[in-house]
Amino acid sequence: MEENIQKIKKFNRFYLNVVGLYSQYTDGSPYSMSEAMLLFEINERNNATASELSEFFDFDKGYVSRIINDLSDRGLIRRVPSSFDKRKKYLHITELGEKVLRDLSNNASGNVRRMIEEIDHKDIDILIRSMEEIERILSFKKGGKSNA
Amino acid sequence: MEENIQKIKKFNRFYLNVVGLYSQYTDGSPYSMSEAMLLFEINERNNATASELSEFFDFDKGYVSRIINDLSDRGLIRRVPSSFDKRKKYLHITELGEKVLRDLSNNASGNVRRMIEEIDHKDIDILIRSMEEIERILSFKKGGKSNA
DNA sequence: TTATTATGGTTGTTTTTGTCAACTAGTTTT
DNA sequence: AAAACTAGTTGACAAAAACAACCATAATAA
Repeated sequence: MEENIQKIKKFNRFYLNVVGLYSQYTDGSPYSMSEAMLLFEINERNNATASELSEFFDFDKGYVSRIINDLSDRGLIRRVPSSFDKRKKYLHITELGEKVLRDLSNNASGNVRRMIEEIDHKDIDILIRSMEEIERILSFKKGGKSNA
Repeated sequence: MEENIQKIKKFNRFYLNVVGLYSQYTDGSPYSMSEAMLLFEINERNNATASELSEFFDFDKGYVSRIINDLSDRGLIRRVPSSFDKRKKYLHITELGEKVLRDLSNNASGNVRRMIEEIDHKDIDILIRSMEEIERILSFKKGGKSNA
């Protein structure tokens, strides 16, 4: 068991380093990781609210408020006040926001493509299957998050 | 191929979220991610220098200099001037540094342990094997980094 | 009903993290 | 020995993020 834990930690470090996970979407873009994460999640949900997102990402609500404000200023999202609860503002992505998200997504795709371009088909199949197995096995944790 | 890229991206997001990769070592500790990374690598190498580490992690050398200074002030590392090249200072971990590193490592182990504690043996085997496959397939990238 | 407490969000302030540029001292190249 | 380069430090600053006080609204309890 202890040996397995060491192996998993080794994998984690390996993956963090090799894949450059954290910057996969935002490297070379004018958006920060947090902005991209929020934008992504606003698009993912319907009628997201600031406090939901704050809780989901475990970000300070003031910080989230400012980022949302910024995204709104840049025209990537809209804030729609709820008529039931006048404290709430529902967040929606705009067309421009969708475009930005597409660009970020394409950037990430390029990175992944470069990562695997020299690998032969057989190993790519194994790679994908292995990832799917890991997802399956670990997916009881947290509410699976999304797609893009 | 495009489908595989999407699957890999999905896995990346999944893994980032579920495993909490970036904070695996440092959550709940008084050390920042960068400090932990440098400390880890100083321990890993023999006679590391600031500029090596700066290049390795692609961190600003001023930034590295300050962190190293800080680690040194806290007694986690020592700086030993080279007698051959008087510009250089070799970095060595101290006993206290080793202890801190052990604590960080134990913290990460705890996180991993909690992550897998409810999984049955058969799936853990598959999990480990899948990780090893991924490492094998992707390890032509960058010079494999380490162990802890 | 009204007083109390909790929630959603904003804003001012500060801390932490990281970048950029200038600089010193030492080393290598020409 | 002059010019160019390298290792490391430092000051100034920008970006990312946390902390705390606050306002308006809403839910709960008296």
